[in-house]
Amino acid sequence: MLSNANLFSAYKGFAISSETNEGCFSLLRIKGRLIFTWLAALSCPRGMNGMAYIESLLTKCASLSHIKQVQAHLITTGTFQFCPSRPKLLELCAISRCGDLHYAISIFGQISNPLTNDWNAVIRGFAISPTPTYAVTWYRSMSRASSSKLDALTCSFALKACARALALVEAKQIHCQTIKLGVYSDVLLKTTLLDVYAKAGELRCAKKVFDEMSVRDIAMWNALIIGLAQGDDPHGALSLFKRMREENLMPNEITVLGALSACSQLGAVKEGERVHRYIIEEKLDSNVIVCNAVIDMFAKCGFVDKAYMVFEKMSCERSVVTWNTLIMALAMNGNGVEALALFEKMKKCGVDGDGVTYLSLICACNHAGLVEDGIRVFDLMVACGVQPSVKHYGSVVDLLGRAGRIEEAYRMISSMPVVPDVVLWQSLLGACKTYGNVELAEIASRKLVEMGSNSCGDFVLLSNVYAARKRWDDVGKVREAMKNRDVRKVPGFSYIEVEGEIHKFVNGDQSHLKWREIYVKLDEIGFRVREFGYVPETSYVLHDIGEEDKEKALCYHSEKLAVAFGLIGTSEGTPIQVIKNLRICGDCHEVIKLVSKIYNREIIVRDRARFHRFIDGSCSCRDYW
DNA sequence: GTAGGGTTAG
Repeated sequence: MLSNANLFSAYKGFAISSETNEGCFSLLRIKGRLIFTWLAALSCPRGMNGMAYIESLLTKCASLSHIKQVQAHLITTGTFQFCPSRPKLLELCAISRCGDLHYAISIFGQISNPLTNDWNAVIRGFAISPTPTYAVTWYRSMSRASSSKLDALTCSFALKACARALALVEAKQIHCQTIKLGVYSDVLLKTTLLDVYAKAGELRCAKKVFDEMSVRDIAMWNALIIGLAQGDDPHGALSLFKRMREENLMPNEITVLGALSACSQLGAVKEGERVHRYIIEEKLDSNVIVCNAVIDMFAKCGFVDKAYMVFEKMSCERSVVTWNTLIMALAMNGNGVEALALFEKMKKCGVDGDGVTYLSLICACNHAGLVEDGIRVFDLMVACGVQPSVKHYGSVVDLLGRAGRIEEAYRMISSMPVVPDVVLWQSLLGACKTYGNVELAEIASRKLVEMGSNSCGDFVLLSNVYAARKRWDDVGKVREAMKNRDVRKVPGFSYIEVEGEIHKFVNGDQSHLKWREIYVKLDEIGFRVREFGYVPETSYVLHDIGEEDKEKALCYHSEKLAVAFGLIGTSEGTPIQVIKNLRICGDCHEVIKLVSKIYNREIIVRDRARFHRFIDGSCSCRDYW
């Protein structure tokens, strides 16, 4: 039995006594409850050094039960409080797959004087957990506890947590503390710091950390290249990639992922092919992640056939992501039937679909107008035990809404077990606009306002619903609400690659060297499309301005500017490819259809969701998007 | 007493 003293110490949160050589009782605090458990201990073979024994055990732990046995061993041998391997045990429990962070915390609670590394283990555990903000909480508690000193690793793990939680303010505080603590010169720590700044959108700070380094290793370059690529500066990522090559540094598989991601965003296929050649030369294509990124790059640049070729020729084993990437590529091109066929092939190859597979498939059905197939895919997903997320429900709502089955879509929202997000309500609102359903449009708009959506488009859709019913008073009210609410519009822009160089246009752009020439071309386009019966659809204009001005605002949308420049800058008969950051505007869609006919050009526009391929006056999306 | 930790596709 346990002595009173032992019980007393147990209640104070400490580990308690050794009873036998096989194990011990321990009072643990798990999820806030005190639990009295028996821990079976291991015993050290005769003649073996105790420390070495523990170290070797730790490398063999493959389950929580193993970890508990080592813990029991430490307790029964009376070394728990002082054993130098304890932090390693704690770390194993906090971060490894077989561990359990909650249990690690209960172990931590039994330590009378936690060392730096004990704290670090828990902070690191939280940093990679689904709740990284707790790492910062623990970091603060550790700063207050005077017993142990923060070191470079403490800061590193806390910064990692900030990177995952996008906690910029906290990251800046920790940045200051690294300087005070004298650990700021640490390269690994700086890499994480750079990563936090880049992920939190502070690209200038990220570059500053990079620039002030006298010696940089590959991870440092990678962190910035990826940061720029995933931030708002794919151009910067590519030029840094080039600079790296100029400095005779060898990009590795992680570097090329950043470069490929930048190419995908810009639609810079020439650059993407250069990266691809490098990958082959350096045999980086034995890495499945790299192959997936190459497939994605070709697909996003509009070359599904090239993506397919890479897929076919892969020397390494395909993962579920490989299949998903290609299914998504087909979805973006409106090839719903092919996407479904590829899914069948995937199943034949023995690869199970995951949440992303089904999302891509529903998206493929949506873009191709395959309503029944989409619903079938959703049911199949549920039958296969893949949990639908709000995105899956959102896609089905979109699918039903576009097909005019709005009541059905609304029933789905009412009965689904997840909380609808902004995108979902926006899809419903969009459908209400198309099919003139005022009642549900009002419900969706109210939800969007409640959720704090300040998107200009939401207000415009509602106003269009009222306008279609000639409810001018309500139109006025929406306009008024827009003014009062400081609604923001994400600025639209378009890219076009001409002679291997990327040109960027924003709405009404006059910054391009040839802008006058472009505007003359646009006037010519405007004149010629009218001959083909085009009438501007001014409801797409979001500003409260006169009709004539509205027409002008439409004329100079970024995608029109890019197409006009494409007509000027590329030779007759060659396709024109444009990439837009938002969905293509309905008026631009009409105009570009006519341009493809009048100028006899194939025009490909990739918008945020899909490709539009305009040939001879019609679009591959069949006006369904 | 020392090392540990950083950058990764759909």
